[in-house]
Amino acid sequence: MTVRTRYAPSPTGALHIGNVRSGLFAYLFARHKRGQFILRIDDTDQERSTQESLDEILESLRWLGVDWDEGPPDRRYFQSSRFERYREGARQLLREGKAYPCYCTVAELEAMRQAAQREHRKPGYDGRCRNRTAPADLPQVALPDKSAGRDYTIRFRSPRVGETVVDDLIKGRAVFDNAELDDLIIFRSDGVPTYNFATVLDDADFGMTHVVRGDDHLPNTPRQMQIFYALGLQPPAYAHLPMVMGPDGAKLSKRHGATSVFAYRDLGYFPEALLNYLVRLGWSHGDQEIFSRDEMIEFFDFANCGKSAGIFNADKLLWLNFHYLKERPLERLAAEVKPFIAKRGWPIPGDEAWLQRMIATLRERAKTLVELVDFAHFYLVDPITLDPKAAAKFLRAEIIEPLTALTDELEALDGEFNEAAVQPAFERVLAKFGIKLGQLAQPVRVALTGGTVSPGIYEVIAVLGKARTLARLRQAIAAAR
RNA sequence: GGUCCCAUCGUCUAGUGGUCAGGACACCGGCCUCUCACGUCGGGAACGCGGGUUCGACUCCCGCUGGGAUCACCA
Repeated sequence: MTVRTRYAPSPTGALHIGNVRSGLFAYLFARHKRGQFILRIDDTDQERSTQESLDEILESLRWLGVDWDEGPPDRRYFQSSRFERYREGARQLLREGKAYPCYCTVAELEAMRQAAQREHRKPGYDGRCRNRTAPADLPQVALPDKSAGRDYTIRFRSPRVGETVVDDLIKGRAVFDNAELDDLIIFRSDGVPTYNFATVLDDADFGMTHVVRGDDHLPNTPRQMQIFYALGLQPPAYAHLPMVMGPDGAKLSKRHGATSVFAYRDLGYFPEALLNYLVRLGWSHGDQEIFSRDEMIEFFDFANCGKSAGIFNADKLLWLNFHYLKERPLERLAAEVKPFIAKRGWPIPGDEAWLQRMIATLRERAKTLVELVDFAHFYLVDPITLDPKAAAKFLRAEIIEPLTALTDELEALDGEFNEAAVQPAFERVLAKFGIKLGQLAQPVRVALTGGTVSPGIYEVIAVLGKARTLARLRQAIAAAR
């Protein structure tokens, strides 16, 4: 049987990295098995679903390169277009006496919960409407519709005895006592189906063979399985992935800072790095740390998934990003860096070759595209501003003469203005004044970059070019006076 | 509180009865060096506790402790 997995985000906010990791694992499993990966949009909650969130989810997945075989823009993969199907499913259950109307109000339900809590009983629904409607009348019960005065909900009649066994591909066997499962609402009084019900119908209709999701859904699983059984359907196989936690050990959420895919994209991270980080959080292949997409697909297996929650480690993600930054072709980097330069409001160099040379000097000093661009400030913008502390320390009166001599030497250079030509000029000045390279390089560095940290001084000079180098040296000499 | 899940360095993890418990990130130190990085070499750092099973437990079983998830007319 062809494996079919799905990722079913709800368009009620940004695409969160803990959440997208579940999607990634579902994707990898499907690809590994040469099956199909389906993207479905769980938008039954019309109140909270937005077009912006949907757009962000779709664009995030495309950016990550997680492609789907079926899904948007096909409307059939939106729950909002399947309401008639859910109604049909609910009618079937009603007809067969496996669901019933519940007339309890929200206030009553709340009181019920509080009383249960007070008396240390389980807080679930007590089933008081279970037998309120005569079995013979159940098939005639109309679905809720507030505006038509049918202000009640439909509940699933969950079995009270026996147990439900979840043979999870990652967690192993989990047994739930059916007595613990209360009768959950499958249709709200506003006529909208609830998640647990819609999901079951979708997973069944779309032929899902494996449901891969976060283990926060594990408690839902026996309920969903019972709905499958009631509908006369076979539940899929389940694989519940451990959660991703924040540094404080609680489920990762917005309050942990940058958590959306877009946030990392905008911070200058590469999709390869994010994917690589996410896949190694909860899954392993021996000691291997770096995985290409093809390798992830080739090696992925639930057997190598861990069972325990993992804490999101921003440092390791940064290290991975650095790894991909170092090995990225300069040509590609040059293209990718431009939007970040634009975002800073700095001019984008027109000379592609020059841009690449510039990046080459910076790439081992930055871990993200944002860092790289910030570091490139002195290359991109004229005039530079000298850091006062650096200038006070290195642009002192005694360096004026050597700096002037260097300026003259550099100005006298003909031909290629490159590292090989610049170095001898430095050496002549060093010899003339009897000073060490460090004593000259730092003042020059401050003069050319405004600060004390930069790529090798010869590289900087070569990339800056003769005119800008001389201008900045003269400006610095003037400042030293 | 009920139910369910989980438990190897600070973090991610390898390990499937016999290993000096391995790797990675981070951290510390040496080397390289014009600064900062990169690179490189080296270092500290873990099997939560208690019972079993076994000739032998990080590995298997039970209990405890600890952490997490979930208990909506959200998904």
